[in-house]
Amino acid sequence: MNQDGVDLETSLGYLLKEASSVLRAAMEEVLRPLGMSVTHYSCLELLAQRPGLSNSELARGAFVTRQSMNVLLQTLEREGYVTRPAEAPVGKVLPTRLTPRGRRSLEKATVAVRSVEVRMLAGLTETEQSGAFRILRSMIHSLRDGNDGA
Amino acid sequence: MNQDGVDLETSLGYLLKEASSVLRAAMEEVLRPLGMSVTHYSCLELLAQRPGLSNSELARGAFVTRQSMNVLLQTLEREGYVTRPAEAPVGKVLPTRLTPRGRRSLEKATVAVRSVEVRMLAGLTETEQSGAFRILRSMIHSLRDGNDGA
DNA sequence: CAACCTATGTCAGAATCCTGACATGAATCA
DNA sequence: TGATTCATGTCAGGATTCTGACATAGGTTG
Repeated sequence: MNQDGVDLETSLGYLLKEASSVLRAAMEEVLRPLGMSVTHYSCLELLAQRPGLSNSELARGAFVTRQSMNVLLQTLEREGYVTRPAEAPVGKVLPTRLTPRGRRSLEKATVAVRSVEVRMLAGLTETEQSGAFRILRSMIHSLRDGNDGA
Repeated sequence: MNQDGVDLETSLGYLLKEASSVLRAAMEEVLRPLGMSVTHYSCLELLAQRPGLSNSELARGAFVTRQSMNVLLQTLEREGYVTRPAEAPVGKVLPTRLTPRGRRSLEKATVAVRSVEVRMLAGLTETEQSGAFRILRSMIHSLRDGNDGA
């Protein structure tokens, strides 16, 4: 049961993974009563903020493959949360939009998720939060830069 | 191809997920030539720093279930990277240890992973890094506190 | 204009991981 | 001491996700 003293805890990468893991668990916990998974919620949130997103764009935004997002979209469409045109208005892209039902479902989820984020940020000053924001963006940028160009 | 302007990017939770996702992808990229997955590497690194860890403890440290860690350990044991006693010296816990081969394998992986972490931290001052460390620990603590007690 | 390259949506298969459940050993407590 | 509670290792099953592959549409370049 020794959990202290692990030198891995001096690694920012490990800490990042741990934070992300805990955040995901917390989100799943509050989303489960609503019958929603994290990817499910992410998809709806993305569509609310950027209506007409394609399957591939949604996949990138939710950090899953387009194949996984596709099966999710088919379920969401079948259950009436989103709509996709039967035929692509241009090219092969099928722009997806929230239905009123999807919007209602998202509202409750947003409240739940926001409460988790508030809890996560408790104890941090505004300055610290903006600092964290800037640092995370820097990490993402630095990692992406040398991703395939190395 | 619009990727800017997403309001989700003002969310620290989303940014945390994005950073973790990019970090994982970067680690997988450098680990793949070594025939190693991230969980695989995490397991070895944990064992190097805390020899004798049990399957359940390794699972918690690598953020997977003990069932998943168990199948990984069976593979690692079969391939000679780790050793577990045939019988538990005390209770049911089987303390796991790295073999010389496992240690050698880990060394190369550690170099690769460390290069990713260095790249991630490029452009951040020492002060910013320790700030990020403190902020992430605060987030984890805040989320864990109200995890099941709410 | 034609060939090439990229991106998208989709299908099929495999791999991975998790949920549920069981028996066993240790610790706690009456 | 005996019962209870908790944690561990393990097995079986199912669900989710990913990898690989294909055809098609659009833009690019010669």
